[in-house]
Amino acid sequence: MKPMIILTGPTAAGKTELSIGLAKEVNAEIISADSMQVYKKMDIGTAKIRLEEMQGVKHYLVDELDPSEEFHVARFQEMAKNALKEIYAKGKIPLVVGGTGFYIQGLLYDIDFTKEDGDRSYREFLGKKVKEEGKEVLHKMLCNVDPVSAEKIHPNNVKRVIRALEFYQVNGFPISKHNEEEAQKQSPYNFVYFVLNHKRDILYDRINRRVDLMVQEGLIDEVRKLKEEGYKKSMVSMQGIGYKQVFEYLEGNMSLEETIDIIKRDTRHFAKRQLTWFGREREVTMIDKSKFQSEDEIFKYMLEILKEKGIYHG
RNA sequence: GCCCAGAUAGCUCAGUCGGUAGAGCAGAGGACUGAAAAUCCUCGUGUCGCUGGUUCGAUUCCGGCUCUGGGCA
Repeated sequence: MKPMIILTGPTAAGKTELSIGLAKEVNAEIISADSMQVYKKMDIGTAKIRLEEMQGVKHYLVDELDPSEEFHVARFQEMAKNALKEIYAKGKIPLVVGGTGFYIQGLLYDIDFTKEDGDRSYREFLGKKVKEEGKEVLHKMLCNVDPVSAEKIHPNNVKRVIRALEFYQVNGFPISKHNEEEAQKQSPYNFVYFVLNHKRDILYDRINRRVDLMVQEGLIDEVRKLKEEGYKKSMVSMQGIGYKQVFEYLEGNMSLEETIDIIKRDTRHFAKRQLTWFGREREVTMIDKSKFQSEDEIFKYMLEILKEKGIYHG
């Protein structure tokens, strides 16, 4: 089995700082598993690593797309797999770094994202239907074609209901069946899945301070520029935390102070959701930073685990 | 100094025609398999400022006190 190292955790946990040292030590190249850092022109708000911070370690999936483009798991998986090929060809180890748990799962377990032609008309049709007839109608439609999903998905979760209906429409069988099969999969990689974490109050404090720093570094201007260049707040890229709130500010709907507070709050909520995700992922190695004396100790601990797995032979 | 309005959950406030109270936000927990930094679900007992009085019973009515706004001097 090919080796793979994953380094993840909630936002502001300190993944990026650790990643470079680790990559150098084990001779790895980094694949970013981050739904926002793929976008060009979005640097400050995504806390993207700077070129000089990379210290020569090659990064994949950073700065690859224009903010007007759509990005999603299937595309991530495709791009990441290409990166994997390149890395293995060089005899190096892939280090997957980033906070988008869903993407990591898709790559790690090689979930099958069946090829869909990208035709959005049915999705749009359903979107119109909810507006006109209400969410219950959609949910009832789902009950008819895929009662198992209908049972699992709350009627208010319109996005999910739509996706389930869309899946049935293009593939001809229920998404619940697909999910059930994919959930059984074993990873084809010899991997270690590190989840970096802090005590809750420390993490929240780091988040708050980081948002202040982003504003100091020019987050508002970054978003203003994007807005002036014609990027719309409806785009996937502009759904990113920081971006959507500053859009509201620039349109005069919020004061600056309020905007900053909301960004902090939404980031905290996000971190919590990430933690829930990683908490139920199987086969993870939790690293609670408060249990270590120093970064150096964390580093040693990680290397030890990698040795046990036969990924690192230092 | 006087007049008025407040004082209720961590915050903003609602409410109880007298039978010990509830929303939003914060916070906590959870779901998630082609929007995932997205989307969605669940969770609310707190000396109702303090102190006397009326009452079977007061957070609710009355008096005093303290504090916070605002106004008049």
